Amino acid sequence: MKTRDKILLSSLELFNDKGERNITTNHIAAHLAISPGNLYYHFRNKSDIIYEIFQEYEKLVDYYLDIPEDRPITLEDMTFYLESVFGGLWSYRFFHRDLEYLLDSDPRLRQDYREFTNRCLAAINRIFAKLADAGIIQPQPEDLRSAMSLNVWLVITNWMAFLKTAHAAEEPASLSLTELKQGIYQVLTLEVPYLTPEYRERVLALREKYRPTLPEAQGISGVEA
Amino acid sequence: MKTRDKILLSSLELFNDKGERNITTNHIAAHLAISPGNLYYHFRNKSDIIYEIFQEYEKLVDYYLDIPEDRPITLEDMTFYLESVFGGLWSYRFFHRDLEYLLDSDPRLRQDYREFTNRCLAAINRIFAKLADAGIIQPQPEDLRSAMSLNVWLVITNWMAFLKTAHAAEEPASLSLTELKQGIYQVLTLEVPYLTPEYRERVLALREKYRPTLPEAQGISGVEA
DNA sequence: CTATTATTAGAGTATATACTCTAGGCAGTC
DNA sequence: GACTGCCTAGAGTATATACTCTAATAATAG
Repeated sequence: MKTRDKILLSSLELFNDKGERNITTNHIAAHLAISPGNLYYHFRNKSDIIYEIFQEYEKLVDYYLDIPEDRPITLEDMTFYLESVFGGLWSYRFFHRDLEYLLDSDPRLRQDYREFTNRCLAAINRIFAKLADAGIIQPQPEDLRSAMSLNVWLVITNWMAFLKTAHAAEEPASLSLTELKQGIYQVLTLEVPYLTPEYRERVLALREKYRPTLPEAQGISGVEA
Repeated sequence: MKTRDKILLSSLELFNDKGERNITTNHIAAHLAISPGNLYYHFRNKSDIIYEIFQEYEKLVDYYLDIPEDRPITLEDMTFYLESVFGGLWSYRFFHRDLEYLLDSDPRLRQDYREFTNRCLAAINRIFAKLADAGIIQPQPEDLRSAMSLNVWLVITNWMAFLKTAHAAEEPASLSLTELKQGIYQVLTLEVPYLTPEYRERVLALREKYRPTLPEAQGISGVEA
């Protein structure tokens, strides 16, 4: 594998693990056992590394959220979207963690991320529209659907942060795929009241599959209400 | 005003403005025209400043979210909760921006924040329960209500980040109270499908008051769906 | 083989950052 | 007026961080 690609890969790994803020270019070079000079031969600066990683992320999600024009969508499609998006979120999880700082330090990134957000919102919107077409959820007025889509986006993008912060001091690596997937449970919760009678049971059953199994691991078991 | 309090106040102001990551203790001292030595006479380190600011935040929100035991709650109560919480979020907005890093660097903060989250979730849960008691929303099974509460929390805590990131490169100070309040619109969107017929119109009217008036200012107008 | 280009090492640097240390001022009190 | 306790200034420091520079080594082309 080319050094350049190794740098991208290691950076992503280290960023995800420790947070971008805690990883310097020297750390990355040391982790790969190459010299700082070598790293800077391949990338002008740290921002460029991050920007390139973001573009991979963007491409991945765009690929997942390619909604078919020519056919109705199914429950299986919806499951695929959810699983894929949460998978992508996991693979590039460092990104949302330091999002504001990153956007502040790189105008290209800010611009691209803004457009990326808009594309995602549009995709969620279309998914809802097509779910209504398919008779899975009840059709809703345009403005309600937009607001719902935005809520879905907020839940998705904030789920990881919630997990990380609601956890006690245990090692951060304790985040499991199961917990991640509980985000899908939360998203499906948003759909529950809109389900049509024909599909209600099927979607509820799907949702059950993602229900938190060990509430005490999630850090919200002690809710004293 | 005592130097100690001035330090806390200036720190909060600078953190909110530029982000905790971009503000050093030297910046804070310079901004107050005091010496670094003076600052460190009052606080052992930067973490201690942040921790103390967090405790103020915590106290404020706890005060707002004190749900009455002895009487049903009203729509006015709910409005108050929403307005207050978003107001608090605004006053301490630096906090959620760098949350993960802050929790990683201060175990006290991690522990306290975790409990804080649980208290907030419990409060939201109780509000929902009492809204059902008051006949404003339809009663729901316990587990659905918990999942809804968590979604409300995710929307609230992520709203600010969304605004900041969905914005184009305009100066960050352009965030207005109006935009902030659109978060209330988003939260009320979550309640819409559960409203009882008796209250539906009133709540929808309330929600209308927070509807984005200038969609192009929000950065999601260009949704190409 | 040679000339050119791509890649790498590794020492080095300018700046920043969190924090320390010493000396002293100032207010009140006896 | 001197003592005491609180507060403040400001120079200074150890470490970190992003990045540079030079020289050397591979790889490749003619």
